Amino acid sequence: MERTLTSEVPGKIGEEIELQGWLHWRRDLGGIQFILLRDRAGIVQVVLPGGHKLPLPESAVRVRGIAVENDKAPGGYEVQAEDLKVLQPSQQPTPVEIPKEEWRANPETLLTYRYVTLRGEKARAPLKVQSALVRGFRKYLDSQGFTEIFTPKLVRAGAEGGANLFEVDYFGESAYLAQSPQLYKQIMVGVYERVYEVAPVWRAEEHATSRHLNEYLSLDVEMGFIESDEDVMALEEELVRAMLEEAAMTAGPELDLLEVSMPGLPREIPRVPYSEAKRIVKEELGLGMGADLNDEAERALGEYFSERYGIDFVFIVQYPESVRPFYTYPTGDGLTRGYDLLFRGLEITSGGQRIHDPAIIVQQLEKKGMEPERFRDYIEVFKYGMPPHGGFAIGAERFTQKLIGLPNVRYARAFPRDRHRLEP
RNA sequence: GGCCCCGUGGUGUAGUUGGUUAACACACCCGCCUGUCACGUGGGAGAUCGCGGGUUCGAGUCCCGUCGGGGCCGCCA
Repeated sequence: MERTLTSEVPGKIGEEIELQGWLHWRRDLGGIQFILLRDRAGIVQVVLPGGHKLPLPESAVRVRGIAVENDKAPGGYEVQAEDLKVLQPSQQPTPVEIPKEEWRANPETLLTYRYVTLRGEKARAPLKVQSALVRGFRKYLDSQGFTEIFTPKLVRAGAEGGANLFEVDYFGESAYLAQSPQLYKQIMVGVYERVYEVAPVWRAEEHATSRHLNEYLSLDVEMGFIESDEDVMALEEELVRAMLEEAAMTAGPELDLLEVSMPGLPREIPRVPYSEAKRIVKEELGLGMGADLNDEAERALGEYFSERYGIDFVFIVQYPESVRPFYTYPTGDGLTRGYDLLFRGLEITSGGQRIHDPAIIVQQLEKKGMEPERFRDYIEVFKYGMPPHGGFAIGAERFTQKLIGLPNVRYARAFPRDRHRLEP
């Protein structure tokens, strides 16, 4: 018999159907037994006549029965079956009760047992939304003439020369886990003009915050033959719109379950110069701050634009050279064509126009007190007609976190890697 | 890296002027129960109270150390 998904049950009232999934929960009244069967599409109640030895929750099961409407059933319908077949039993009780995990367990406990707690409806939903966002990312960029690339994750040196690299042994030599595909995507602009990559990156930073991961999914974009960073932002605007639309269209049940309010995305996201952002933070919001916009300032800016204009996205543009990487395009006045995208007060993107003239790269390296000789391989790449180009990277988990309103970015990754977590 | 907080059955908690069988709920096991939906109900098993040391007649409780974990900040996406 062909399998029916739980979500298709209402459309098959009166028919005999077969369901396969996990025993979500059981209520055994003796002469009548109820089980909730969960599959990839949802949950439906199955009623059995009494007398069965019901397997433990999370057992994989199959039932055949009649789909019926019933006011007494959750959702108004259920499946009446005579028997159930255990495809593979759960061999021990789950560490936390899956249907009740949200209010029976601490968040940290849920991460420890993630291999099974991920099965909870509210645990699995964010990753489904994220999957849709990434699909939207790919679909939109494919439609705009971009080519998906796959760059090495084992590298000899960091893209940004930072110290936050994980060192690995490479046949006796030192290698590192890539902290960014930056250089490679720039090289590939010289090949395909427009490229993107969906891949993990690693940052060996010993922070412990609700928005950091040591391994995260970077949605990288780079494009050639641009006039300025404005072209990059214009693309990102449409890209973000497409990602949200894909999520709304294909992850509707999950967004409903998580009670997500879709963000306010205006036709054009405001471009706020860095100096103006600092002025707002200082004068209008009365916050003190250091050289860069700190986290508190970004949150405050997010609220400022959300409350005043009802928009959840803001570009901060014209960052000063001092707070951007060396490859950021300078405009000669101490500022750059580097920008950040804030989403609900959190930086989800860093981007901008890059330097395409190797002489200027050397000049900027020296200005930052970095040794150009150490970046010889990087500079070499730009000696063969590199067009004006720029790009950005979106932190997939952060985007997901802010869209859904997750308290911690870890829940936007199936198996988060943080300072203390290398398992599961 | 800085500051603050927390470790008690599988899970969530109670137990602090130190006192003898460490309590409760859920889960699990054995019964009863034909419309449950956090099912109900009777019984049962399950914890050397993170670890080590100290104080004391006596430590889950006080002290020291250690390990593990969490939050915020710095920095980043």
